[in-house]
Amino acid sequence: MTRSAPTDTRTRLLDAAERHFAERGFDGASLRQITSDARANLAAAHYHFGSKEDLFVAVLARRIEPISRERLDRLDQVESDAAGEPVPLEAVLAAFVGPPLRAGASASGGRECLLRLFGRMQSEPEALWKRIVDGPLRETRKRFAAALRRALPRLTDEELAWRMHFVIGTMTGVAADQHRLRLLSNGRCDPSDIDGTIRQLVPFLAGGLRAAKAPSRSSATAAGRRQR
Amino acid sequence: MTRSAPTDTRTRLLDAAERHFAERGFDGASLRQITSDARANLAAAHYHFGSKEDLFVAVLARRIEPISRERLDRLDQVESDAAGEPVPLEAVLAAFVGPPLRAGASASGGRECLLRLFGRMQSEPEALWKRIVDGPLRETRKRFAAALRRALPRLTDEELAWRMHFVIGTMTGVAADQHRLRLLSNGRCDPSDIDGTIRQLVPFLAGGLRAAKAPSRSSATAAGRRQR
DNA sequence: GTCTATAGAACGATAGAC
DNA sequence: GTCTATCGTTCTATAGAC
Repeated sequence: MTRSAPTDTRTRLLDAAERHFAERGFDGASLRQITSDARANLAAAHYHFGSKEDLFVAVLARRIEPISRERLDRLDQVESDAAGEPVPLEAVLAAFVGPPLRAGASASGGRECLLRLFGRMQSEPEALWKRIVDGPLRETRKRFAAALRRALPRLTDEELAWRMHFVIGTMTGVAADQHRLRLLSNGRCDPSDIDGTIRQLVPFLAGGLRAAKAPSRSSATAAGRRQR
Repeated sequence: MTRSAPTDTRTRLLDAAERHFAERGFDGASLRQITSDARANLAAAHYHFGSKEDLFVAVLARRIEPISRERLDRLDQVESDAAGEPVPLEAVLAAFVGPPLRAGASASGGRECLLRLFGRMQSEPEALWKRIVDGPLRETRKRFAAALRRALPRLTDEELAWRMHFVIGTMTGVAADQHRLRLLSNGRCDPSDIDGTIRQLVPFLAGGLRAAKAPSRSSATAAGRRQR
């Protein structure tokens, strides 16, 4: 809150914790490494945050708040642009995936550090996960669920829930991974090219969301030749 | 390898390690909890596997080998069924995602334990990740990349690499998460219903893979109204 | 092949001086 | 607000008896 010349201890602790939690996860990171990296010590971390778990939540809350604001602002924009009814699905998706991907790529850690942390969240213990998802992410989740509901009127509620699950899974799965794309493309695609990621990701997600419905019966394995 | 009456120590250690690594990750799980859960002790784990890291790799290798065989068998089947040229994309995808999802759901831990472990892999330290992906998963990756290349002749190599990245990210992201689908559907969708997951996932992935190409220039954010 | 016992290091947390 | 020092616990790994 207060403005100190270069960076205050609290901020240095958050920055260092972000790097270590991203690289090694909640259990893999240690307060000793974090505090020494922040040019501070164990006692400082406990003074400012109380516990390792509270530090973790603080790290995420600091990043998620501006991202949520940007996501909602862009959704407002998209919805008011389309004063007529049909809100373009691609624009909703870009408002959803763009802010976290961009923020993740440009944060303090330098490169793709925060992105890894976002990708890790879904594997962290349920206690941590719930504090984030039911807290800072709650409104964003509800607003975008409603927007997708309007953009995809033909899907049942169950189908839409499955597909939102897939959309979030794709985004976080992509955020979590730093090696796979390079491996799959023999080094020709660059995962740190965020604009490229968004330009490829949005049409993929839109295509998946708009896909023909799942067959209600066809043994699921021999789904066979349909469309195109 | 040897057949002992109920289960030998080595197998009990693998089973217990699978549960703990899935639930808490590599760093979060401890050999003490694992060995006591397996009715054994620290020394037994080191005798059979050498180190915690080797135990982790052994846990994954045990599961991945039969899954890889099943994936490749089903891909062979699909390709020979389609003696004519166009192999149905949905069938290739079902051969890719079905075996790990089914195996993950029916393994020792009872429920979705192994699935969580698969989902975690992409966040584990690179040293662990590489030992799996460059080892037991190598041939599977190459064979399916070739199959998708043939099924989607209109995509450039770069676009295909991006989209395979998204497909794997979606699958592992979905595997990693146990809470999100229930939250998004207010409890109406069941993530442990594997047939349902596959029936929903395959059309989503096919729709994404077949989507219109990404716009090469349009500010990426205002992708605007196109198609449908 | 399985055990007990323990070495040796790292962990989160806290007390108390400044 | 930041530090040093330390408590009490837990960790992986290993030595050596059986």
